[in-house]
Amino acid sequence: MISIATWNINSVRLRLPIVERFLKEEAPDVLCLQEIKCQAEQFPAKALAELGYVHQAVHGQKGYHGVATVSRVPITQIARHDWQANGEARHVGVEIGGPGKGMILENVYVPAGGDEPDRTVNPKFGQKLDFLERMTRWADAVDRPTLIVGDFNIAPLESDVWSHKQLVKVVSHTPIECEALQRFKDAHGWADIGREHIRDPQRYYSWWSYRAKDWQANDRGRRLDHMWASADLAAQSTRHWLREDARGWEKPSDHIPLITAFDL
DNA sequence: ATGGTGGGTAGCCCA
Repeated sequence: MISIATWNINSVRLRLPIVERFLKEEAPDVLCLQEIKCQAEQFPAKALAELGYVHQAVHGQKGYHGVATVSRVPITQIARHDWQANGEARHVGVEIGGPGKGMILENVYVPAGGDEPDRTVNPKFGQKLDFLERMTRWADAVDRPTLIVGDFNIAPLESDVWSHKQLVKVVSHTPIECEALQRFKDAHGWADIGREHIRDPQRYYSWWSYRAKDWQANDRGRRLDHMWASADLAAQSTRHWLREDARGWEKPSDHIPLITAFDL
């Protein structure tokens, strides 16, 4: 049995207390963080090691983005892809279970893409689409049991958002992005673990805006965070759950943690 | 139709 979690933490230094709370309460074997918003040398390595997460792969950047994978079981960092070709720290890949064995775990933070879903007026939206296209070409060549997790910044299904009609022109849920994500999905035949366990059209959100007066009352959520796996690996996932309560913790991230357990 | 909040940084960018 191995459990793996993913969480866009929106500054790991500011939110170290809730990361520690999550690790103590949920105790996943591996935690993938996105938006750590710090350089590797500023990462709270010691605090997390003291909780048992002594194996760490950090791809940091000053002020923005940044991802980190911390683990209680040995991991080996094997890749840091730059699918935007602009130097931003949005990926770290590790191997779990020894060289050539076990699984590959890819931790990714897809660009948000700005406000306007049109690359001719909004370069950031173009960068998001380009990132997805490069990631798709990479996925074509994936030939080992792989789990890719993180903040994809896309809610592909109608049931992944609080209102399909009101969000269909809003970046994160536009057809052009959902189609790009579908091409990525088809490139390797990824299984959407989240939706295998919490099936469409059940409510499933992982993010609620800070801008809402009361995130819980309005419940205007979106499923932006995902855990997708190679088919054989997905078949070994026994449980998948969310810590929605973490959105209500003190000084919360706007995202919640997702956890999947595998029987390997 | 608009602006709402939050983090990091440095005299705004990003989400």
